[in-house]
Amino acid sequence: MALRHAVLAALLEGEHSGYQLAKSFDVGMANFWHALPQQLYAELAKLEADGLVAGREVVQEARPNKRLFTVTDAGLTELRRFACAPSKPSFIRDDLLVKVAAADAVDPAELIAQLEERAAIASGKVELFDKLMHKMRGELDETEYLARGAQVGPYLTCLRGRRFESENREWCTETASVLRARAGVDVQR
Amino acid sequence: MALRHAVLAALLEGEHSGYQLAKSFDVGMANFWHALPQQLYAELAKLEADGLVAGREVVQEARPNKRLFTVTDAGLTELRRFACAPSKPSFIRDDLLVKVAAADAVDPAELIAQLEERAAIASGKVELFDKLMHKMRGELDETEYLARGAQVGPYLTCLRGRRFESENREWCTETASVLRARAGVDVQR
DNA sequence: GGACCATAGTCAAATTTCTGACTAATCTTA
DNA sequence: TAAGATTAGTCAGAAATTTGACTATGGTCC
Repeated sequence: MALRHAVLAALLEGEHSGYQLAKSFDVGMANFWHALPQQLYAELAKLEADGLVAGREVVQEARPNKRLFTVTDAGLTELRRFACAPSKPSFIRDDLLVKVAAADAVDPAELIAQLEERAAIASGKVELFDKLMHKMRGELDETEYLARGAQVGPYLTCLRGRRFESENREWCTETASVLRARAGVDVQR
Repeated sequence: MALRHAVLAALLEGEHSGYQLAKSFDVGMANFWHALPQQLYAELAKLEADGLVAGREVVQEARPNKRLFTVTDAGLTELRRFACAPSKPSFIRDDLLVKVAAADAVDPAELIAQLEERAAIASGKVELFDKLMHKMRGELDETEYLARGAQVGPYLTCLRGRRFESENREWCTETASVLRARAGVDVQR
């Protein structure tokens, strides 16, 4: 029951089509809420049926037509209600962490390779966040933007995403080092 | 299709009952895989049916009887196969982040209160991880343990959990500060 | 002495999420 | 000039996850 609120929050930044939302939920938004395009289209349909968003058809020449959605007053009210409700604790779900938990029983070389691959991906995401945030704040520097800028919400969540990925990269690199050092060395088993 | 691998990884640390696993998945394990007791009991039944874990009945006096599970050779093989398969990218899912994303449209006071509450929870988790890791490594210091200790897998994932929570606490505190500073101040809207 | 917490589970149903395919036009690249 | 990527969606079915019960016994708190 909370993908809807993530969608409402995303639409606060302005009109979006389902397709554009799907992109958002693959980059910025994905850092605290992941969803597939099918889910988003379905959720938008429900939100519209419930009157929380309003869609308008946009006819295009060179592209298929699209529907752009906006949050309605009822949607805003719902979002405010949600903001006051108790939050469920967050959770990560990560295949790679499961593999590391099993590190003592699986092939270290493979694990190291995957950790390094993940570190590289995390690096890429850090850069992506930096670009995104730079674009958001325009000429203002971060302190200025946080103090007086419009729409700090998405900026603050990007900061969180950036930290998460940066830390992820570090941990992956360090963990790979630990495993590499242990490989071939005498260890208590 | 991956709760099973999380369960297998958890059982590598030794025999556990469904009930004990449920506890694990509420603390240490929960930092990279969250699951309710019902799921665990169901998954253990499936794993046993597939021959990946073996259960044995333990009759108790003062407590209800229980079944302790161990990973079988087939289970180990499956875990190794899983470790070599490509990892799906991790995802966070967090109500509170959704609320912060909507920060520009919701009640700041409520959001600040929730951020501070979350910071306190994160603080508690950091301490919990410190205790857990201290217990795991015994007399050895961290560097020693990582180099030569038995079962580094769970220790490494705890390190990740600790970092995550520590960073979470910082971000929550800083974000609350930003929102508090903006409340009442003239802001571009 | 009653209320509640911990141990140790089980069951059914609703909801959410994921997998995989399918349409259809245009724009880009080799 | 053919293949593939991009835009913009839709549909059905399978799998996973959550919600909300319910059974028992023993110990602890007040």
